[in-house]
Amino acid sequence: MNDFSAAQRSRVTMLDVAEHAGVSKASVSRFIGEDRALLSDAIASRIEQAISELGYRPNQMARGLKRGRTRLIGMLVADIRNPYSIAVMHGVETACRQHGYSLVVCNTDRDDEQERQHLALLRSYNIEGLIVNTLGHHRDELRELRQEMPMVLVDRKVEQLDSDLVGLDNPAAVEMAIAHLEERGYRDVLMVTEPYDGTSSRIERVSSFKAQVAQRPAFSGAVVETGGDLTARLNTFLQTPGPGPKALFCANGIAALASTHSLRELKCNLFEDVGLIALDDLDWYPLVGSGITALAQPTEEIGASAFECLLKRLRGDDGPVRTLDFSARLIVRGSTLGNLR
Amino acid sequence: MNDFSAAQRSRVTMLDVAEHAGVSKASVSRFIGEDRALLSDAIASRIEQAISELGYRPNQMARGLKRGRTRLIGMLVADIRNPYSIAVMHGVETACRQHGYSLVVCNTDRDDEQERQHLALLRSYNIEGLIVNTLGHHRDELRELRQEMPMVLVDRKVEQLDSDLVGLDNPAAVEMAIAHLEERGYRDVLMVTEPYDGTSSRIERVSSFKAQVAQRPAFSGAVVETGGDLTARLNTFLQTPGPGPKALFCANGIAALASTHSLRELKCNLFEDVGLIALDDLDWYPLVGSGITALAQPTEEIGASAFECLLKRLRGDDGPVRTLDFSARLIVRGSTLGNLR
DNA sequence: CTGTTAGCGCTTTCAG
DNA sequence: CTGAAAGCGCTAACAG
Repeated sequence: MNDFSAAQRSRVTMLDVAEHAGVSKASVSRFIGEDRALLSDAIASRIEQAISELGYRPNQMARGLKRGRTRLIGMLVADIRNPYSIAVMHGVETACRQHGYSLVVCNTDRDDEQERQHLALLRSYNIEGLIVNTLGHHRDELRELRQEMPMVLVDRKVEQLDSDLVGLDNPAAVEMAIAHLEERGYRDVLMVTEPYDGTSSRIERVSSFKAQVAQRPAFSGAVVETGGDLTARLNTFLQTPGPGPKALFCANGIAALASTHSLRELKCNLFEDVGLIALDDLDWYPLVGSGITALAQPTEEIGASAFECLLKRLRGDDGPVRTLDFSARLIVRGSTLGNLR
Repeated sequence: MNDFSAAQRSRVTMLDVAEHAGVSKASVSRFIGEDRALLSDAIASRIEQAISELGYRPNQMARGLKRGRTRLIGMLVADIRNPYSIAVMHGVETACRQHGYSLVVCNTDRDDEQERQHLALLRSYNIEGLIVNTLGHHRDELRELRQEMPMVLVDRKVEQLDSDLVGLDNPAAVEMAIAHLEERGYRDVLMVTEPYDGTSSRIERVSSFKAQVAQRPAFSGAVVETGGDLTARLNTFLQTPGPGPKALFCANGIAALASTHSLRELKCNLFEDVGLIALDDLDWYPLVGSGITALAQPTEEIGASAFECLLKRLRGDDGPVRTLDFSARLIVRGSTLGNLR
């Protein structure tokens, strides 16, 4: 039996420092806390030395227990293997660290039960705030938590949860995409989206798409979901005569991956038979065919603002709920050159 | 000023439950702990009811403080935007959850100072074990931590740190790659790796490569690092006559991404002018050119075993340090068809 | 089986 | 400016 538990117990504690420096625990506490100003130089430097000689590290658990401030932020992510989530999370984490907070990330794998468990978990660790990027079923748990701590939603809205929201200006992004396709001469557009599951951003993108298409009489637009039959559906789309040059509009990176797979299966000539524009900008977009045109989201920024939003609330801001919409940036590559057939 | 702090304080505590159920705190503690067997049915059910009526959630911070067991595992990741790390982390997290542990992930962004900070942080939260996937500079800090808790290294060894290690059988993987290239008729191979920074797996792959090449007289092999001049170097490689058909061997996903970019810049005909095999298997490999042949790592498994390793140690296993080497799996795609010129 | 009693490591009044 | 003392929420002997 190894004795890690013994090691754990034997860690140097505030009392050790106090004794070593010949002062009281209170002074040590003041030293490591915000109240260093209240200490005489003599005592402060004795403590400083004792700390470094002993290699003392304050125990955050204990601090948190007493003060109710753990300096911990929780983040609930639906799918950690989605590059968008990773990028946002990276932004959040960076911002956290800059402000002395740490991030506990929980991946729900799109599973409701895991969402519930993780919610309970985060709460039990006394996190101070929560960033949510999931479907937010378990509305009750979430609302309960919302009472206890500030919360900010990322990318997807949760019904009946009055919480700040940061994400993409979806209507504007979709319009940008459609306008670009139109300008390049495409007239027959198929939007590819992951299956409807209530994700608000997904819904917004699709409805904006429909609205945009409706405004353009010369345009034809339809929507399909990714899934087993995507290839067949794309094939139908490609075979069916339409009002003009065809293009795909992929609603996110996952859809772009699936669509490109299908197009290849169909032996499609990328991207001369069909155009393609995708939301999100993944690092491999330039590599396939003539390159995939993208609408990049400022993911890093989105993450950072999510944290800053939280921080404001933590600092006492009690204003009305805010929504932060960022703009997408168009990156034109070969997939929308438009020189079709 | 909102009153989250008040909310935090007002959370229902064990004492509330005890009073509500008319029992002692100790009984409640037994109920939520492992000692439920010691309670009479009558009391147990009273407590159970009180808990659900009050919506009580044990405070892990407090439990951790008292017991020295936080049920927290830390993971230090060098680059969270590397798909390999994500996949491993996903494996770790899944395993953690299955055993009632939670994972705190710290991303160092390949930055030594951040590594140091995060190490201090993890320690201050009393994590019970650590999974390390970084360069492990700050050896002193690491070794100190190693005294206090079990640790397992993933993918990269750290000098003078006697710790379990789980990763890929690099020599075998490299041999598999070279054998495959040879079989497909390639004779002139350039290995592309990220810059040398002491990463052990990187070093192993390169030295195995050199060893493999040395064993094959008909073979020519060289090594380049990714970086600003990669395109130029690849160009030189392609222009310089060699012993036969040329191929690239990318030592990981990042190198594969960079190399493919460069090949495109060079207007290379993917992959008829040059073959390509890459370690790691990323989701977009099938999409570029005729598809990139890959040596897939069992990342999910690697993550899971890393955690299981840790768990064994946590449970008291004090045996000698172990090394777990997983095997890569060859996935042949168009980039090594070999029908060159 | 159950309650009482000390703390875990730290912060925070409240008196000097 | 500094220290003593009282907990934060929970667990773990130790007695009943």
